[in-house]
Amino acid sequence: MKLASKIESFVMHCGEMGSRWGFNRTVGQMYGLMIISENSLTAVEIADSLNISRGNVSMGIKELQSWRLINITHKPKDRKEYYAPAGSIWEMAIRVFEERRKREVDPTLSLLRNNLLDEPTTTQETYAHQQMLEIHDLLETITQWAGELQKMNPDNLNKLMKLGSGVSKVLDIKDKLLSNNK
Amino acid sequence: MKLASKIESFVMHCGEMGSRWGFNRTVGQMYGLMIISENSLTAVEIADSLNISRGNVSMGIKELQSWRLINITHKPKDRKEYYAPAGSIWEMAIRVFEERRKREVDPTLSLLRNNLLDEPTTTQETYAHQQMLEIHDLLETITQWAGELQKMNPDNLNKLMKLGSGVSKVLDIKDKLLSNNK
DNA sequence: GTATAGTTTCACTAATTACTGAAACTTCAG
DNA sequence: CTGAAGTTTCAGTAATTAGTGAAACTATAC
Repeated sequence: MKLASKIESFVMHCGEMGSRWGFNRTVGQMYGLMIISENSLTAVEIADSLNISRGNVSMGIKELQSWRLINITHKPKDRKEYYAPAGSIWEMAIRVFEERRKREVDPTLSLLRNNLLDEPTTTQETYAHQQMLEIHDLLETITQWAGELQKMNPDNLNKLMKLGSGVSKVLDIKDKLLSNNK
Repeated sequence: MKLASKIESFVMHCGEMGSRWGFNRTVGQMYGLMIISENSLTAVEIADSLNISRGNVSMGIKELQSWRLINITHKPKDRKEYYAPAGSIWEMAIRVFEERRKREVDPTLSLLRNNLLDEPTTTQETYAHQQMLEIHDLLETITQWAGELQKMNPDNLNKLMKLGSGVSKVLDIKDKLLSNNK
């Protein structure tokens, strides 16, 4: 099926951005296509729409599954698999965010933890140790914070975001309340 | 100068993660090296420590500058440039975050804005339009929110992060206060 | 000026990553 | 059990991206 130009431009854009978002071009296109398609798609439909090989689609599906970004369904009397994005736009964003954190932050955190086990011996090492510790603590704070954000429901999250710079004020209020309760 | 093994492992790790963080291997290594080095480094020192070509260092420096991640200084009676990370670890993280947002979100936002100008004509387009609108709104909220976070000082930001799940409670408090003031 | 100490550029090559398509595998209906 | 309809794997190739090093350029001290 031929794609309307607005739709096509969106899909192609997802492809170009794909690598920045953490996957490759065709995986980006595949996901973009699923997002703007109202109905679930089969592997063959995806391959045809994007002019890519059947094998490539299979690999892409696997990749998207590893990101927990798609749902697979079946139709009665039909052996084909049907693919569609998992969850709402909000949920997608949260998942991409979460998966990227796992891939981009966790390995570094574990390397740092490991490197920090030994005490430094030289001056050079002392400085390096200190820097690694600082990065470690920052990444840990971010990880925890990301975990908390995920537990929040989209509504509250949205409220928090819309609050914007008001957050500082709210923090002050909280401080005051706590000191009153002492 | 030979690098101590902990330091070397950190630098090499930064290289491997480099591509995930948005730059390439050598740029990652260069930045890692600057972070764990107490003193500013010259281009030649960087090239020697990492066993890469002088030209490559020059390109890497340019790249890191475009991310606003390094400072260049000079020493009296010395024509060489000395490179060091710009700002604290916190500031680095904020800059990486900010620059990535520019590279990963802004182009999509402008494409979506453009695609949303025309009204959809077919059913297929109507659905696509709706989805694009939803993504657009989400990305805009995130962009604004990121902007606000950046304006906060590291202290408050840290307080907010440490607050974790307490955020929900604070939001509730805020709601109550606002309704009382009505 | 010009010799020198440095930086930048860029055509070329190396390394990595993505894609194809045919063959192997799986599953299920009859 | 067989074969049709589907999915997955993987060796080979194509495309992309990264890195080199020599030449061009720039700035400064003398």
